[in-house]
Amino acid sequence: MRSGSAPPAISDFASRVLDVAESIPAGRVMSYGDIAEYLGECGPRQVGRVMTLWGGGVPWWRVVHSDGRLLSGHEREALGHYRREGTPLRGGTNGSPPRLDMSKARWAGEPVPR
DNA sequence: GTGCTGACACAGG
DNA sequence: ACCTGTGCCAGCA
Repeated sequence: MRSGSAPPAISDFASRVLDVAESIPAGRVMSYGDIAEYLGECGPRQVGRVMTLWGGGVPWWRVVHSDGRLLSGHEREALGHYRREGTPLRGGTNGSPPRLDMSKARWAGEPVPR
């Protein structure tokens, strides 16, 4: 449980979001909307807010935008983790900013197909 | 109770 | 590739 390292009071909803974030296997990512839809209790913004408050207790770098873009203000940190985890990255073919290959990295919240 | 803000998503230019 | 506007839900002054 994430109890113990909680700045403000964690809501029951936040616990579910964090639980899902921790459930994401290495090399995989989930978008804010995917988590919101997975829970079916809120919108993507609330997921982002939870990550802002308690994201430090979960693999926040595995939570990205639906476009496969990295987190705002933590791109460099996330890149380091992706390379370490082996997450499918896209880009590098030019001077464009690196992004995630959602076609492969996107995870539905179930055991990895393979 | 009202209005603004926010680690977002989607559509259009 | 980029920016803008709108919709979404929850927290806060």
